[in-house]
Amino acid sequence: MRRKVTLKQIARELDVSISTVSKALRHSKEISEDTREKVQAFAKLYHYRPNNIALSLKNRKTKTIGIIIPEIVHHFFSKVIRGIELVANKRGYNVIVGLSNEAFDKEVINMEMLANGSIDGFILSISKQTLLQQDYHHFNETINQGMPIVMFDRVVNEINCDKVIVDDLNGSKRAVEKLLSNGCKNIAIITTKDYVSVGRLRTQGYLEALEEHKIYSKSSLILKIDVELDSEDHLDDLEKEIEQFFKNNRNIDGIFAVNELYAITAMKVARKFGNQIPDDIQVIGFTDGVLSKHATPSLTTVSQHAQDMGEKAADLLINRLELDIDQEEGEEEEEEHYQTVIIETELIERDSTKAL
Amino acid sequence: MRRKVTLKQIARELDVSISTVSKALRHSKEISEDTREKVQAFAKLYHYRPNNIALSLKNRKTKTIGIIIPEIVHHFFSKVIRGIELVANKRGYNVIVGLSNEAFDKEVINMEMLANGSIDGFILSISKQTLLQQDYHHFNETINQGMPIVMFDRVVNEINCDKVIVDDLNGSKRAVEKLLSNGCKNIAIITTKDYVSVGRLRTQGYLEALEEHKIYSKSSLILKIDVELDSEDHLDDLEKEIEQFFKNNRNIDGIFAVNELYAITAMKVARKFGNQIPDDIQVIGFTDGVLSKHATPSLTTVSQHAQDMGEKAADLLINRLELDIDQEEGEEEEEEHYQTVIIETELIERDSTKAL
DNA sequence: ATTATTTGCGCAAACGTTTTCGTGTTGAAA
DNA sequence: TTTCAACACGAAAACGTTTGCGCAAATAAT
Repeated sequence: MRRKVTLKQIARELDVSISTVSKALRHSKEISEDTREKVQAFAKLYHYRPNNIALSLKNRKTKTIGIIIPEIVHHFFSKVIRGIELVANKRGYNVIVGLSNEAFDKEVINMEMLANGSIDGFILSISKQTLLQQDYHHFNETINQGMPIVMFDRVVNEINCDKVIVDDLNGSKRAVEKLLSNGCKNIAIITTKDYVSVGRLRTQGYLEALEEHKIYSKSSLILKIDVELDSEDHLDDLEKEIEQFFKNNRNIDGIFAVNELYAITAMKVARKFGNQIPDDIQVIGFTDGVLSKHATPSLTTVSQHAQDMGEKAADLLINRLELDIDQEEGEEEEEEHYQTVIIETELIERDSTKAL
Repeated sequence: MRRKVTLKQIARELDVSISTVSKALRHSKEISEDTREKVQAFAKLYHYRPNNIALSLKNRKTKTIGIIIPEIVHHFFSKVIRGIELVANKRGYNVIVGLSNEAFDKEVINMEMLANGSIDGFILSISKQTLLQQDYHHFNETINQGMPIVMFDRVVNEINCDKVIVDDLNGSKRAVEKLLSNGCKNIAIITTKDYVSVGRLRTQGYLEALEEHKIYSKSSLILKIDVELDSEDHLDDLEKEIEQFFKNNRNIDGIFAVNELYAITAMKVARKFGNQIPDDIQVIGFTDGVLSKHATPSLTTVSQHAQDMGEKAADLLINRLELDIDQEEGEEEEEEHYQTVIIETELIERDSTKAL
């Protein structure tokens, strides 16, 4: 087990100084061709690779991006990570992942753990608990320390940073419009409570679509699920709640659900009540995951282009990081110019809606 | 934007030496209570946190684990990551993720990128291309440099390191036995080509189960899918191949598929051919993902306890890392004692098999 | 009053780099 | 021969820590 070779060791072996070795390896003209070749040959022989940590310390940047997400066992988030990793890698960055498990404390701890020099910037999506408590001090502190943040999907206006969001409102609106133009008269929505920003926006899209078609929305057709029931452990409760909803609204002929799980469960319940999909009830979900594609019937859904979001977020972050380099210490950092990128959604039609 | 405060700055402000500050913060008895309190108060006020990179350089360890997996948009792998992250975090480690995309080159590059000091050890699952080429030099080189590796799921005998695998053989065997005891007479298997070790093992389990029940296996009932078709882009091809398989074998009454996708697709095709599940054909899959749970009918499946695998792998790695610390440079590292942990599978019965 | 001991703190090295600035040697120009 | 530039290399600082050791001052023991 030969340990990793360092400049110092090469220097000692070749009886030159450390600086000579360093320069020789970086092809400095300062060093004679003779020495250069000697050093490079030796380095290659012993597989010399500069120590990343030492470089990070010296350069005061790690070439590493920190990702904080609520959950990784989740099609959407893992796709975002894939997008981030893709461009990060392409641009010479690594990716370090922290999971908040939707909990405020873990979010804070994870960020503190990484903010102490381990990374150059964050890409994150806010945990539900944080959104509920509306305590965003950790984001501000991080930004104040000069560490850029890019938020995606679950963002919050209070924080000044780059953001990548999906066009929840219009995505939902178009989905509901699709149901309307497919002939639905009583469209229900299954959504989250309002403090989940994406849920609120999607609900709003639903309402706007109805309004523009001069249809009065009925509160009885709006089911707001407590996010506690989202986890796979509470599938039964979720199902029961939706069942109750169906019992109270026997005339539903269209359902818009703000995520796959709600949509799938709704289809299941609808069938249990003897409805045919899409003949009796048409269903559209949000988030184009594995479930939508493989459900029976396959689910018409609003695709969020999760991977694109990740790629865009990574580009935004890295751009800012490398921009900071150029105008390093321009002090008056020319009025921060943060942007919010909106990723357009796409309605993917499958078998849970009628093909007209 | 106040930048991160360092020991040096505190020292300057308080007009003491850097070492005094460091010692004061670590509650050294060497420093007077007076100074200690002063320093600590100041440090707290300015939110001093030791720089991780500097610590890593000094201690020659990063408290970071590198994960290399073929794919992250995948229920199994993301669950493993969740397990790793869970215990890593609990034990004070971070987790840095690299994706190989099933490609040999990306696997190598990713590992080299991380092996230069960024991490203390690897947890990885081998890419399909690497398995195909059987080129494992990068693993050996890493290990030779003193960086421990823990492999999970897709492992290989040629490499000497800790491993965590699922009991593929027995898991499959019991699944097939379940089909047999449920009355199936013509059980087909849909599996991968043999170079994917897990596919090979699961096929072997299938064969052993039949053999023990004195049933001759028929090669016509064994469908080995080319992994190229695994990706979501080739769903149609996969479906067609399975359709052809069905056409050639009209008497199938039981299917064992080595993953969810194959199982789901098989069910779809079976229905297309007019079969009822589980009445005409019973199906069992492998890997307990979202699809199995939410499919119609829900899929009986062999659960691999992915999260447990991740947790176990992380524990193995960290144990080895911290063990190295104690006997640091014991030189003759007392004949390496690597273990292979087998995670037992569990048959989760749902609606794609008959409840007797 | 002298010596011994404790107390409180700073120096310097080390981790592995990169880079600026010297400096001694060589060869050519004066 | 003297002067000067070019050449080839080394010393040292810096990034931010931790820690063994030395040293002075203050206290205690003789």
